[in-house]
Amino acid sequence: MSGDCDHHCGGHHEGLPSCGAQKGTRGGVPEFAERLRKKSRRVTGARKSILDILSRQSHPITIRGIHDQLPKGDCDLATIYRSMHLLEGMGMVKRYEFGDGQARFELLREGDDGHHHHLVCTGCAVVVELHECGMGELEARMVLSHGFTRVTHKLEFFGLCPRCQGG
Amino acid sequence: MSGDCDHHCGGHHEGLPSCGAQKGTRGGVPEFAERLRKKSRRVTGARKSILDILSRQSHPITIRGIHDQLPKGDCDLATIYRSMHLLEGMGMVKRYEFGDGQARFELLREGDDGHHHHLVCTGCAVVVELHECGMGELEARMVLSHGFTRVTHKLEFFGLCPRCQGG
DNA sequence: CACAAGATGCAAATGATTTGCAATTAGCAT
DNA sequence: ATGCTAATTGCAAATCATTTGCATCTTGTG
Repeated sequence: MSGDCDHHCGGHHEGLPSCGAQKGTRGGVPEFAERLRKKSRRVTGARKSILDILSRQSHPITIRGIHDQLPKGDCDLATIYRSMHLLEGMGMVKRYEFGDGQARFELLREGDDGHHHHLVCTGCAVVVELHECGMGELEARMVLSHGFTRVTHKLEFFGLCPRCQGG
Repeated sequence: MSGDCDHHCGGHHEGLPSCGAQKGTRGGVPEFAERLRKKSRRVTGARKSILDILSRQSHPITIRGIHDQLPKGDCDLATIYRSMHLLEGMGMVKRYEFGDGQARFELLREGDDGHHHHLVCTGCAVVVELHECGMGELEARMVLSHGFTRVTHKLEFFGLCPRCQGG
């Protein structure tokens, strides 16, 4: 199928907005292609397109969001779902859930553990990326006090952004 | 030191286990009936049963979990879904999402803001309730630095409980 | 260039949650 | 008690996000 990547940020969708600001600078797609090959996974047109789209997002994007940005019927929804599982399993994307029933994904660069959180506006759904998190010690305390290991956490913030504070 | 988990539910249940341990002591149902009346909502048999079941849980429970605990076909699933929306809207229950696609609910006593989090075992799904959270200042900083108001957060921890650490 | 392991498209299947609608019921007035 | 009306419920059908079966097509390799 096609194989080219040439999508421009498509305007506004009602879901969570994701206008603008390229995030990853250099076209990281080849970097990911390499990672795929190393695990004997194929670098297909669909995956390239998906990675390409992911690489130009500044916020987590939904499966449907990805699909909508792909030229016409370039790639089936099922394929995107399958790809996201694969990429997630390979640690190339991270899954987020903002509580609206749809999973959202963000690309993870090599060596990036992607550990950060989001501040989501409950009014317009704008997303702000947060990079501080001081959860480390709390997590550690939990390990000790409850005997759990491999403790991770999911943390997201919700509130009203300046624009939605009407009045 | 200690590695005690207060739970010891076999693991037969598929979903998240909810070992007995009554939580709210006194039958709080009448308290809730009162709250319902105050908002001109009816105290129906279905609601009483649901509140009763919720009141005897020690961890968040799913809709299906509630349904399974109701005598035979005592109350329709749709009714439980509708009730949970109502109760959530009235601040009588709090919704949690542990990432497995099903919502879970916990009853909130009068004056209880229900602010706490959970430590969920990724192996057997045992749930430990956590009551510390030190997110307050982080939240406040967020308000200031991004101009958001009414900021809240969702925070859940995941890890392997002592029993599931075998191997 | 042939091949087998992988991938993909399409349609049908799941699973959780919602909704339309007619039948029932709780809470208040009579 | 009895009646009345709005709130509720059961049931079935509808949504929605996500999965999966399967036949067909591709990629990476020899």
